[in-house]
Amino acid sequence: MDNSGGFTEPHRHGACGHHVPGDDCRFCSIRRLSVCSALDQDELSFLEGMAGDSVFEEKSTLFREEDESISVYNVTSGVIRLVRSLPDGRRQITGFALPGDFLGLALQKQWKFSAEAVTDVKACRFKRSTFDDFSEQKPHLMKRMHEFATHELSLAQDHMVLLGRLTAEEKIASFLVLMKRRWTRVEGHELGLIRLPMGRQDIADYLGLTIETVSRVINQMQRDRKLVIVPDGIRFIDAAYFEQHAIA
Amino acid sequence: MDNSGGFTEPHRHGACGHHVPGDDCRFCSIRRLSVCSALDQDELSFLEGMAGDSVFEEKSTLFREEDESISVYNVTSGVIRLVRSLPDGRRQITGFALPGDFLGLALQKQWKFSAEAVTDVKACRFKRSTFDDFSEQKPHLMKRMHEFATHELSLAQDHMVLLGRLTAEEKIASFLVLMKRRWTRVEGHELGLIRLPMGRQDIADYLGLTIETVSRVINQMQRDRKLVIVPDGIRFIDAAYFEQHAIA
DNA sequence: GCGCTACTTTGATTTGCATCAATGCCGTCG
DNA sequence: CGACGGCATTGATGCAAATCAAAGTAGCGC
Repeated sequence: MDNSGGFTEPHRHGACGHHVPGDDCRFCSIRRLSVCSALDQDELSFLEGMAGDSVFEEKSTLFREEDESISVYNVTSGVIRLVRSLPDGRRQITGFALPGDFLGLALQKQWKFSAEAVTDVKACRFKRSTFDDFSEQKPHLMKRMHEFATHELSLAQDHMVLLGRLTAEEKIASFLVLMKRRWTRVEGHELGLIRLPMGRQDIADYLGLTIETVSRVINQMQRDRKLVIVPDGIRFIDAAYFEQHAIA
Repeated sequence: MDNSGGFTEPHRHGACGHHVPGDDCRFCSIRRLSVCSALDQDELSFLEGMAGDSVFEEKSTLFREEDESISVYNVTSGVIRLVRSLPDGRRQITGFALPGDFLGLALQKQWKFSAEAVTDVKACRFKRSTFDDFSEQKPHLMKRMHEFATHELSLAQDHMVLLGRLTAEEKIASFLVLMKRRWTRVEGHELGLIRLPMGRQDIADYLGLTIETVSRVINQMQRDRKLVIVPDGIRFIDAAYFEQHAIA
């Protein structure tokens, strides 16, 4: 499959990601998904005033696990992998951040994971100290961040079940169903295509498998006519099969 | 090893768990560890007024994943396993709750996991709606709960690395080091003994292994003189070995 | 004390996935 | 164009942990 740059920006009305005169948060296409949805117009304007705009190109690193977290981010477009690495090079991807996701929920100075741009990425950037002060003043924003955190926690528990107890086939099926759900939410409507902007190695590191196993299982599914591999992702043929085998 | 009931209650000054006249939160031995440490004297008194006292005996179920979460809990003594189950009986234990831990961080009506008492358990119980209203009024309590949630999230990420990328030996070593750290924190001082009130099956379900593998690895470590198995837990002989092999 | 029950340990064997090793497939750039 | 570099795929083999199968141990009630 081809992953090299073939991922086109799905947000054309995005504004949060463009803090240039004329653009503003009111037209941000992912606001409904983001922490910002907790804010009223005045608060949004205030927050917009302290927002910066970040662009990261494919394969670049937003931050490393050992870095101090000076900024927090609201992803507006693109995909980011969140990585925990072991000293000997083993990696576990703990999640993929999609548009609407927030990086920096933890109120700590240090990141606990690395963030690497899988595609070109745009994000609203806030100075951590400023954002923290603001959320300290706005209980409903703090509450919204807490909701985000507990939602993440629930996803993390799903992920633990997947890593600890599913077979390779179940892991792949669950991953594909999850990606389908997440893209549908981001894009606001269902696409036949399930976008897989990340490479096979990233999928393997997310699922606790090797790249060879990921490749074998997906290609076997194609041979069994459960799905077709297409540029930039896959397409379900036998959706019922996936509903059956995906867990969580 | 014997796990049947051999776990003695470590908190003798506990008060949060005993809302009878004369006892109160001021003497709660795990308050420093709990969400309550965010509260001042007045708030503590108010919260105490709305607290109930729960006792669960060994092997009993606090709640199931499908249950509505009517109450939230502050564990004051004992150990609870947090379980996600699959339809076919496979289980993943996502964590063990120890004294000071809070159950009910999520602001949702439904639990996403079951909680089962590994030992006899005592907990402060609060009506969810009342507790939520209170935390809505008290930004520093909300903030404290958010800190708890993001800390849990970080632990969950450690757990994902363990499940996805560690060998059986590394999983066991990491688990034992984690339990040592957690008990030391709860008890306020280091014990030679690392308490393992949970059975081998629970350890296996926490680590994504089978009971046979857990038993084999621990017994091999004993044969290799890395540790000794004692009633209610284990004792490190070669602490350096564990520092070496434990990850996260 | 004896037998029951629940849990743990140990051994033999199997197996799912990893590892090792090519080969294939593009896209890119000299 | 043709060679190169970076994935992805495919095949052969190995091995860590699962599974299958007993046997051991300890607490408990009678």
